[in-house]
Amino acid sequence: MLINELAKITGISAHTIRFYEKSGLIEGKRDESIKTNNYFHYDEETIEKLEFISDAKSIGFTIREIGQVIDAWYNNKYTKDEKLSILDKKLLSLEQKLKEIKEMKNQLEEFKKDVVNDKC
Amino acid sequence: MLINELAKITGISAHTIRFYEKSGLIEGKRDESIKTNNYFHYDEETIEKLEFISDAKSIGFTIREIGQVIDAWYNNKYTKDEKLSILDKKLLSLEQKLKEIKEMKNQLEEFKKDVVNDKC
DNA sequence: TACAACATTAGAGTGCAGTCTATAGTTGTT
DNA sequence: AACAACTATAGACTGCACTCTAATGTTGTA
Repeated sequence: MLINELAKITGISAHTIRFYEKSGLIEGKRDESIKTNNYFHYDEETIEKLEFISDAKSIGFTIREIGQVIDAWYNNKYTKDEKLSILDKKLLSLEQKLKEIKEMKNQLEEFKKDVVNDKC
Repeated sequence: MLINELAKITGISAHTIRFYEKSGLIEGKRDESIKTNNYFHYDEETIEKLEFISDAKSIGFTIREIGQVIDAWYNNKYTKDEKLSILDKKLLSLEQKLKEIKEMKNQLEEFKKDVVNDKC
């Protein structure tokens, strides 16, 4: 599929998709048999990747970090051990985030009690 | 205390503290009895606020959002109902983040299994 | 064939959250 | 008095993640 179809399916603008392409997160392929243009063609895997990118972004991973995980996932850029090391690091940082968010939740709930009881 | 002491205690640079002051997150007071300078003086409450800012930032709240919560906390800018509404919104968004992070954790764990079993 | 709708690239612009520099004045120590 | 170390302000700069514009070319439909 071409970029606009991909954009429609994923809800990510063609501009942003091109930005992700330039950033190395996704990779369209050019059809060598077509000589008149050099449009990028995208497959189902790219939809998966873009959905993963959206999720990962919304929990605060940077483009660089997302790129690492995608490379660990789809490419043979890393050895098995390197892949596991990348994933373990991300899992650890998720644990950390989980802890921080729970603490913030408690803090806001405490504060809410104070507001309810007119203590501030 | 003056800005450098505050910076030392909180581990936030004087530059960044001034940036937060300009952004309306904290508020130093000027000593009207001192005519020779107009240095800002900070109290214990500002330390609390800065620690809250650090925590809130690390879980992805923006400066604007943090400002809202601080205003709900320390100022009389909002009515009781408005304060509760702001807090409830933030609590809801924390719940959402919690859910997203748990989902991402599952996704990465599934992927880890695939790597362990040489499925990719 | 006209032309709307699509595709490409390079590069400029935006908003956020700092971070740094320059300039200038103040305070505390020797 | 000299001088290091502090303070303030305005404004420039940075990195990130887009977002948009301009220029140019291609494709599909009336």
